Amino acid sequence: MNNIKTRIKNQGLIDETHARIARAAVSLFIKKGFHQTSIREIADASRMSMGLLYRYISSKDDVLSLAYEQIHKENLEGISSAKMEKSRNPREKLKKSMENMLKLVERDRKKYLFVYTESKFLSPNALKPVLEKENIVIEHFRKIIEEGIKSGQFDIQHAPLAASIISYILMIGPLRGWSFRKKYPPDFSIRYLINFCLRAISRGDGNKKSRRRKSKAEP
Amino acid sequence: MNNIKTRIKNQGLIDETHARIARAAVSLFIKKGFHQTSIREIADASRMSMGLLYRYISSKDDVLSLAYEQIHKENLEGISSAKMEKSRNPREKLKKSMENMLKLVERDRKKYLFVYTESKFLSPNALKPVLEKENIVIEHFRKIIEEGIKSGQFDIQHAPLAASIISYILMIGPLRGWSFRKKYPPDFSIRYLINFCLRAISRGDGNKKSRRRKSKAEP
Amino acid sequence: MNNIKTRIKNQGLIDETHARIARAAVSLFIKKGFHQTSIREIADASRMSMGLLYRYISSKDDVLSLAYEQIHKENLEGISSAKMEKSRNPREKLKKSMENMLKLVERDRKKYLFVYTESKFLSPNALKPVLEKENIVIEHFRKIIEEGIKSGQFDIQHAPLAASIISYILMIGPLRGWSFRKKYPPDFSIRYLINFCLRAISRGDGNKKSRRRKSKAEP
Amino acid sequence: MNNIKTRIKNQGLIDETHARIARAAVSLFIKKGFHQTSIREIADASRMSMGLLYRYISSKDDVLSLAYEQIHKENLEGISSAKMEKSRNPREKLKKSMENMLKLVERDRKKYLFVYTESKFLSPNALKPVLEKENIVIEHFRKIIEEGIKSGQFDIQHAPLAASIISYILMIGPLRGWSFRKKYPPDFSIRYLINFCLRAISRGDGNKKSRRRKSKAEP
DNA sequence: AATGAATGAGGTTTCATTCAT
DNA sequence: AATGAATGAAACCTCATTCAT
Repeated sequence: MNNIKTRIKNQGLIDETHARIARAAVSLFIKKGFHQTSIREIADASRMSMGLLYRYISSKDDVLSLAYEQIHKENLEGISSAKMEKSRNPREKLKKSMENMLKLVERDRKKYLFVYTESKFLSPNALKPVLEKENIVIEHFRKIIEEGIKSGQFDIQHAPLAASIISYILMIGPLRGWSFRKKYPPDFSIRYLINFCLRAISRGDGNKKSRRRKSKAEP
Repeated sequence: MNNIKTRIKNQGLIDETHARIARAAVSLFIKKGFHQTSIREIADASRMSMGLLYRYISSKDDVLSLAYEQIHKENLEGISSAKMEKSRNPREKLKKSMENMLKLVERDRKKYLFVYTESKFLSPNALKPVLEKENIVIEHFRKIIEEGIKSGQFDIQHAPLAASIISYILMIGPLRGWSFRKKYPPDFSIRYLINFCLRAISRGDGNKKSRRRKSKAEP
Repeated sequence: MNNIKTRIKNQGLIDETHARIARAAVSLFIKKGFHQTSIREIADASRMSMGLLYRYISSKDDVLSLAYEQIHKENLEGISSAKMEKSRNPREKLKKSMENMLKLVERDRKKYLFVYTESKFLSPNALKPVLEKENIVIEHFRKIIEEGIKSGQFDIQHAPLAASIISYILMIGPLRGWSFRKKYPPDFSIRYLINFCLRAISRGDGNKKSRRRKSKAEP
Repeated sequence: MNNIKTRIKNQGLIDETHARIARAAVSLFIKKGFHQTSIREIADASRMSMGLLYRYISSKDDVLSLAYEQIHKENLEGISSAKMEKSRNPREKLKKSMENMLKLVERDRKKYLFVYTESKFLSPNALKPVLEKENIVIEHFRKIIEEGIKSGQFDIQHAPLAASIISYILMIGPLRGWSFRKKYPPDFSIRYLINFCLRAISRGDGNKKSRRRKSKAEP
């Protein structure tokens, strides 16, 4: 399942216990950060003894891996539902996807902040699945963009790069504290971000629907 | 100069030594992070004894403030030069500003990563100048955008919000590890990012110069 | 048992180890004083590692509490035996009580010196039992004095105040180094102190037995 | 003047500077205790540099000596005035002396507490003058007692021992916090203590003046 | 498999004292 | 004579990890 060395044989038990540790760790790490959380707090929060904990991991770093794993597991569900957009219109698909994800991210700002700021402490080995996970999101947008190019709605080269920028922009909330959270309501900011990205990749022929109605949040 | 309480009387010496500490701290923090760097390492790197170090600061947190101060001092020079763009054309101004900053950021990726990820450990007091510094950049872009709106080149509402997004995008390198550093050369990525932003805020009338030449890096 | 926060679960072990710490601390504190004794010395003397020590206490102050607790435990035995005086005669009772206590105090001068001089470093919380303990002694004497008043042997007002003075006088040895230890043997000084107090509270009618025999130690 | 090794030649300057240090130290020691006061605080409070301070002393312990010296100098004035009792009646003389001293001690409780509790940190060398000073007070009382014995008012043996007890009783305020400061006003306690001592040493013939009027504070 | 006490190195901070100026 | 910066040992305390049961 993962690369963590345990001294336990029963694989089912390992997975179950790893999940228990991970859940506890995630909420602690989000609250206090990785280095500020002691292994003892993790043991307490997962309601295990120190000794037992160390039979399921071999160092504190393993807990970080487990925590990331856990977050991605949770997250996949969110993302999946975001991807489930049935709309056939790439433009609408992109809008809906971004909206869903931005809402998700806004709700769990601290979690995403953690994901971004502490991933540098992951071992290369543990970093891999994190990057893969990131790629799923990027790929999701890449496909939409390419559909849009085909359909003539979008006009942009190097769709993977554009997808990457868009998925980066999704994180502006956690990383920049919105900067403007006080000035603009979240819904407004979300619409603004979506339009910013849409404009950046859309065909610039002056005939787009969005050009006409002067939405409040439109860039 | 700053709010750090020292037990040294000679202000010149304080400034000089603070700079010495700051330089040492910055390079350590960038390499290992704040919590992972011990005060002893900082003392060694600034070639002072522990006791002396503590006569120039009153806690480890002060070193974090000093490090941020130092980074901002260095940075201001870069930013100033970026702002020095003489061009009168807002579009060109924006391009040049973004290019300069992106290059700066690309060169010192790890430094900017540090700035973004460890600022949460700053005391509110020490955070203030950091945010102010951020605002300088945002303001810089806001002005350019507003000039561009006046001149008819740009067509976007809520210039501060757009400026904020653009200044956030500048950090994609450090925060996302570019994602694509291997696939695309930096220069290319830089041009791509600039065009992405330009398109997002430009008048969508199909008459812009940039619409014509199909630059390789243009979104 | 006490108010000290430990990170150990086994209460029996806590008590046992606290006792171990307390014994080591008492002898160190008596020898060198609280602030002059380092936590490392305490750990060494109780034959535990620093880390372990700190799992049984949460700060050095706790060790001071433990030391006081320990002293009072030891002391209670002495006091109890002193109180066990079966004599029905208040005068004899007072004499015997004072004698017992003075001997106790004389034997452990340094300990009582410590009790008196370092109690100011106790937290209010930890000071309470110390004062209560003091009160036990004062109450003991108050009762004897009041019996003596009833029986006509004593003639004094405000028995609590007199009892307080007497219990203070018990400490003259530790606090004044006797001043005269070289000149007069301890037994003599003890008798002298007892008679000093007796005279201060006795009925002054010239008919008391003690008025007649000119004891060497009688004031 | 004293045994402190300095690196200064001018004796007048030494004395003057020592006095400056001593005054600063006394007020700090009274407030915080000897070990809790840092040498730097002492330097600051005496408005000298560290280097200069160490030219007038050779270790922190010297400052303790100086502080004791200073207290005794101040005190001698108080005591002298207390001794200046012109009354020819030993009984009245004792009463007045005790009253004066008790008032003095009550006013500067913290100072006397310091004198008693921190004298154990004095080097034997520096302790000598302290004990001598104590002896002055004891001698004062011894003389009064002996006068009283001659005059027939007192009836007690070993006057030096009695004098020693009395001078010890003077310190009950600082050392015991009065125990009863809340219950009884200081004046009352002072009268009570005086009478306690007077009764202990007076001729027990039932003819003493004080036997008749039932003073409120009389034991 | 499980417990939790035990370890000891390392963290930040303070302080008496010395030294260059 | 005077300044105050510099030293470094030692203070209190925490934590990842191991070990006896």
